[in-house]
Amino acid sequence: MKKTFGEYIRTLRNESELTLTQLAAKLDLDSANLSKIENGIREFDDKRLEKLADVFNLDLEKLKTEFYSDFIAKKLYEVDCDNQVLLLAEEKIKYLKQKNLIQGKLKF
Amino acid sequence: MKKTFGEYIRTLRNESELTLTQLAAKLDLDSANLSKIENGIREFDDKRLEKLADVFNLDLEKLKTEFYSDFIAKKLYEVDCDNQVLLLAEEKIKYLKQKNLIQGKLKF
DNA sequence: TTTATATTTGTCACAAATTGACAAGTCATA
DNA sequence: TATGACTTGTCAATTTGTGACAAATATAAA
Repeated sequence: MKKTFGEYIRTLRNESELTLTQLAAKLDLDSANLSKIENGIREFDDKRLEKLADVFNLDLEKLKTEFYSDFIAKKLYEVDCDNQVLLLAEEKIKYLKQKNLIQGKLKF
Repeated sequence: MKKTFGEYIRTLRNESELTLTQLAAKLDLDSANLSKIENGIREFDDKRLEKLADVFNLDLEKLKTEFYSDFIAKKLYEVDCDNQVLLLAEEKIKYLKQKNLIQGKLKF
């Protein structure tokens, strides 16, 4: 999805013809803060991902993908890094998984 | 580099035959905390990346790549997401850059 | 073993960042 | 101009991260 996560929520909300207040209530959130989330001023809290999936009947895994890719994109945009970082990250994830297989739970 | 950032620092430090106390001093850091960083218990603070590059004569851009890829890998490992997320992130970075060209500075 | 040095671990007050909440503002339209 | 929808500003409260230091544990040489 070529959108920020906030824009994505706004799209979903508009498609469902909900007002900020209505959706905010479903997500147990202040409507003013939801407005900021949609506009990229505040972050959506990942502890509400499940609720969000419920409200719009979305697959939670896909929603997580949408959410965390957004998180990463913002971070890398902010620190002005990209391609190489993503490739390396992929390798490091493998490394962490393998390490975890060997050692059990990691410290972080 | 197939290592965590902490492990990478430890390698650099050992190669230079510095003690935790010595390196910590150069980085203006408590040696106990540096120990935790090397062991992945605490995070290295990105505001010290430049200092770290100086101490070991490293290219700052490469160091940033090392650092942020680690950051991403840990995050995705923690939330148990990967491949798809990285691909999407790449697209989103492009989207953010293009959006910024059009609109000027973003809000985050 | 004792001593010295290096490293690790635990803790905690403080600082920084994030969030929830609410007031007050703008905007659009009937 | 009244109403509902949305945006913006602010701030106390919470959460999270950091610096600092004490204490425990290794490691190795005398």
